[in-house]
Amino acid sequence: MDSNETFLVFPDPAPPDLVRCLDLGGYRWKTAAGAEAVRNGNGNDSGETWTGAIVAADTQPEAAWALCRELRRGDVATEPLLVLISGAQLDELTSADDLFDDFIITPFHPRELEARLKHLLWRAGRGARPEVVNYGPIELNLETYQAMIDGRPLDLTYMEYELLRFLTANPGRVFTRETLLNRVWGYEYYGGARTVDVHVRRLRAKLGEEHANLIQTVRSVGYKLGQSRWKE
Amino acid sequence: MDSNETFLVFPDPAPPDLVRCLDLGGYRWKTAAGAEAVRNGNGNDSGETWTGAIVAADTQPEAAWALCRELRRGDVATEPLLVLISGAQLDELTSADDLFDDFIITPFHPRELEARLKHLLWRAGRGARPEVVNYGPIELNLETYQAMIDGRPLDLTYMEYELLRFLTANPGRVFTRETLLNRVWGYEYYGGARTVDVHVRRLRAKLGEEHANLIQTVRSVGYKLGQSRWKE
DNA sequence: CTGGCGTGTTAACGCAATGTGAATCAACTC
DNA sequence: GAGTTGATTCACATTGCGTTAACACGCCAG
Repeated sequence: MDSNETFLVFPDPAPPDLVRCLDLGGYRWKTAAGAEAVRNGNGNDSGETWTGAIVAADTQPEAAWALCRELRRGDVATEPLLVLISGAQLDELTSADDLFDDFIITPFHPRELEARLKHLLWRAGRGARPEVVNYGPIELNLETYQAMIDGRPLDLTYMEYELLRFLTANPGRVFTRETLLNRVWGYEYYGGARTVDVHVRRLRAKLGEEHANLIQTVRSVGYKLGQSRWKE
Repeated sequence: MDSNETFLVFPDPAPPDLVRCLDLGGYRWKTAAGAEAVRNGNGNDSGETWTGAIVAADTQPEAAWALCRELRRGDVATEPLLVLISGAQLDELTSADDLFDDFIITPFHPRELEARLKHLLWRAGRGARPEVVNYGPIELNLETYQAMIDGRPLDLTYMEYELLRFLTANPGRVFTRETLLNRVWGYEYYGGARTVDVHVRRLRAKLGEEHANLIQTVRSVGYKLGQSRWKE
């Protein structure tokens, strides 16, 4: 907790008990209003390097998860990510494993929070997140936003890349259109389910004829990537 | 059975609430007496591969930490390591960061334990627990929506999959057509009972000749899956 | 302003999945 | 063995769902 170690805290008026606990522990912290604010580099004027993030998801769940997704996008270095949730939100975690490193249930004991922070920081000392995701012929570089298939570069639009990234990160899993809209587009997004269809179609077109079947549709459920290429 | 997904649990008479929680979640587990017992390969007779370890350190702290140290020695593959501690033991964690992956404070909420286990398993790169249902030669992957029989993939339609899933989840129990219509099709659904017959028939056909009798008809009652294969 | 470009929406189309009815078959009763 | 009930099978209609193309909006660069 020396010098430049600052935590990103959400929401903007930080929860009082969280504030007290952090101050008592000697941690430096700064609040962030939301995902957009972080994307535009608020609060941290210079290099946008945080020690970690503490996101309270018990009051404004959608905004909180949106922030987590933004942080995990990789633009901002926020290695350990701790979320605060209420006990009733435990089910929300099941499909969001990749959005946090640890969680704590509110109301929390100050010393549990401190212990989790310490453990997270210790673990961050020697843990690297993969900067490249690949499945089969697909290879996604998370830093350069470049997608390759069979070593040949693809030029995807932003949404196409995000969709492909999400599917590739969870190969084999089936996602409903609604889930995709939530996880890829954003929790606050309200739109028609056909949006997903169209983007899947465009993705398939760009993947080429031979690889179009990488994205498989599970009828009346949703879409999934890969798995079971051997079926006619 | 699928692979050796078994948790190592300490101490030997495992805490009752932990036992209940694990059993309810469908996890396999086995107790270990202590560090020496693990070193000598007790409990796990064969290859000594565990899915993870859950060490309760609130009753016998010294023995528990000794076990953690032994597990972390590397001889036994025990990747995710979860410790249970009392609130008063939080300071003990400060100098033991390398001995555990996550911790939970007793008394704990069962759903918090399950959430932490799932997250740990996810982080370890393996699939989480309750995503696969199987009975006999049938194996249903709930997140891939894939059905396998004898390791060979089946391609089922949505309703066929849902019906098989429901029956497999409650093997041996007889369900009336009406119950099936309610539980599988939907509570608001009102349709002819022949619908169930036809879907059962299609399922049997896809299961193949040898496994068609997995779905048995109980005359003037309904259908059930498995149990009593000796009836030919 | 104007032209591309990325994105979301709408509607038409085609097909497979589902449900229904009738005919056939098997099982139990008397 | 006849009669009755229930289960199986088949064929066919229809609905529902995914695909596809075309369009509309907003954004930014030129």
